[in-house]
Amino acid sequence: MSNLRAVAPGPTTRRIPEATVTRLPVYQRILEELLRSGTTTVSSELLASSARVNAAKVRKDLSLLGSFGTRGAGYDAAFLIEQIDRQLGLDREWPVVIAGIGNLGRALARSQGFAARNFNVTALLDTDPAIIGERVDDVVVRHLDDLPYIANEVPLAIGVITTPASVAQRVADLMVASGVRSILNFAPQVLEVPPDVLLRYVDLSIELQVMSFYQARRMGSAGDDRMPVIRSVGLTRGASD
Amino acid sequence: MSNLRAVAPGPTTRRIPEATVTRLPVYQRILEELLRSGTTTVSSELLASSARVNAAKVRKDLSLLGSFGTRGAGYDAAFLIEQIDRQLGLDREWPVVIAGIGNLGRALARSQGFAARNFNVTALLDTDPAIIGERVDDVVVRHLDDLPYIANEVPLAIGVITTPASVAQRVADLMVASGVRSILNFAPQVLEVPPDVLLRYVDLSIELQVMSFYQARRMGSAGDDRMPVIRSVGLTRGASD
DNA sequence: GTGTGTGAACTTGTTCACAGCG
DNA sequence: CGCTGTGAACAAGTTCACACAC
Repeated sequence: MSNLRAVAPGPTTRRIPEATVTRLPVYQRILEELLRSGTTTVSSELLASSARVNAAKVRKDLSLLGSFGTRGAGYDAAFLIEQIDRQLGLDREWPVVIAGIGNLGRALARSQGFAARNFNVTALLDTDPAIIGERVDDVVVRHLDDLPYIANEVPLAIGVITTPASVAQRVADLMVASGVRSILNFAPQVLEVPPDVLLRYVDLSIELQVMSFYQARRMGSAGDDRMPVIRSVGLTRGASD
Repeated sequence: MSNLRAVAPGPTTRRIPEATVTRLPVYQRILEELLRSGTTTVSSELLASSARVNAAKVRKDLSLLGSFGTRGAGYDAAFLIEQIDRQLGLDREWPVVIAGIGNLGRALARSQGFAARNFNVTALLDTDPAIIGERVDDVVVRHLDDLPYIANEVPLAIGVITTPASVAQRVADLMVASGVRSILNFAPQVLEVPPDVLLRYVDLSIELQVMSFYQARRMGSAGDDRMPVIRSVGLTRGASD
């Protein structure tokens, strides 16, 4: 409270709240589906019901981009898509490197809709000699240790880790050393990276745990068959590749 | 203050805030890693630095489970894991069905650490005759249309959709009709389900978009600001809005 | 001393309700 | 009219700071 918060948010860049940022891509997707079905104009009400949120929230979110709606009519879908793209920084290319070309890494590398959003899968890495050299959608799999050299040619922005947990930290270290500033980690492994590196976990197990909580809560009061099965801690911590 | 906190991890349903729920599995994972490395007691400070959050937040979160820490010492890791398991509803079995046995579905079905958390992959579904009948880790792939019959035998709790976008809605409808109350959707498709069904999207493209935003913002203003770390991936939540 | 547990202050996010524009 | 945009009220979540238990 003694601290004065000196710097005013500049009039130049609007500050988009974090919560809004996570919703923008969702609106994006809905808008694209609407466009494909021939709809060109959309109301906050419709967007809201598709996104399963409150209509006021949609309007607040979109108003942060600027006043792009038309009162009485709604928003122009195509125009909105452009604006969101710009805000999310999707009007430039983002070179992506994927480490760990197992089932999951392969699925992601092949996944369409990456290129559609300016994410270029530029490098695929593994350590298995049987996999190195293989082509996945025109990108050749190279050895993990080549990362520094690759990073020298292309400034890699985002790293995706789909390796077994046991090597995930080493991969993360290499990525950080090669200039990667954002890491998406699919390995079931807690990673340590410098504080200025953006780190996100995508962990299906965590997703399921959160879901089970809500479902348990919903069933909660009715049936009180609480099983006292307390599992011990010898977990298989397997590499879901 | 005068409030004596007696024993009572009461049958009274403690209401755990949503934000806390999403962090509990993260603590869980860290605790398990600590245990394996031989640590039995952990401070909120250490947990916090691994989870990249504030120590006060860790203490608040954990205190919601009950007063399980020891002042001056910290928390007992093994005991804490048990408590979190119980709170998350992981002390019972959760039958999971996966629809769409392509690269991703296969990777998920094989993923260890599901069973480790009481998530049983009970059914695998597809529509491709070439895939039906195949075994993936001892579970036979069956036809999508068999879902109602399977659900009759086992009350499926969680459905995972890893199909192409074009059939995702149909799969979701079938799952809902078969009693599935939580759906995890990997297909790049906006789904409509009844409001009481918990729906979460896991969408790498959305993840990357959010990352690109923060990275773009960082590059934009050469400044101080701390980067928010976003951990879990849920985008939309059903029920209780 | 050390580190938890927690009221209280503060920040962020959500919803309401309505003015105002097309 | 209908629907956006937004201040103001409200709710949720976070951080601080310190009493207190070990």
